[in-house]
Amino acid sequence: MVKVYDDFSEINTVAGVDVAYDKEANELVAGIVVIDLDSFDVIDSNWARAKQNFPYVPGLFSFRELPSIIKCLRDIKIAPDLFVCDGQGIAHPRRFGLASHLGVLFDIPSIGCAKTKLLGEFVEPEVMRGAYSYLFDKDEYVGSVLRTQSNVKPVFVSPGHRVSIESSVEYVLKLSPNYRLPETTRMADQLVRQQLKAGN
DNA sequence: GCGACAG
DNA sequence: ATCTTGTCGC
Repeated sequence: MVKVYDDFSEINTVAGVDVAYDKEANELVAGIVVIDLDSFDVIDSNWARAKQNFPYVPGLFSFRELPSIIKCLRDIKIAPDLFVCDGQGIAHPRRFGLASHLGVLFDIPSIGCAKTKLLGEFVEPEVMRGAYSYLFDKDEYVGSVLRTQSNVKPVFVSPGHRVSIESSVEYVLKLSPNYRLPETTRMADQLVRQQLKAGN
């Protein structure tokens, strides 16, 4: 099952994962970009399409998005040390969001970084970059609400697999020096959008 | 019954 | 997610 504590030696490469929906083709387009954590250089990337065989249902996100992601991962040559997903980790009704699902599937540490929350209560974090508060469901801490940029809406960070809440915050912060979302997420998003625009 | 609800 | 103008807040 999901391990919500640090269980990794060192993180040198991080993979950003993002999926977009092609309404015309009724297909999901996944994009993955693997970067070197120190230089932010892209060292591998790929994209893939998959038919939408499952609708968008809050809480069942994985069933809709994973097929395309798995297909995309098939041709990634450099296995990343960490996955950063556009979605939730354990901040999920079953404590098993997209990031958790992907992490367990490949047994690779993973973090969920979402733009909005699926569930949980929290107090607004301070306005400076780096400030964060905890997200809790009932009496259980399931993630954090992190300010990646000063005076900008915070992001919802939650452990996926083999990463603690504190480390999740640390890595997302490190990956978001200039924008609200992690560079990995932005790069994966760009890759996907580029393919859609090109009609691929 | 009412509100909330990752992308 | 995606479609899109004017509008609100700092």
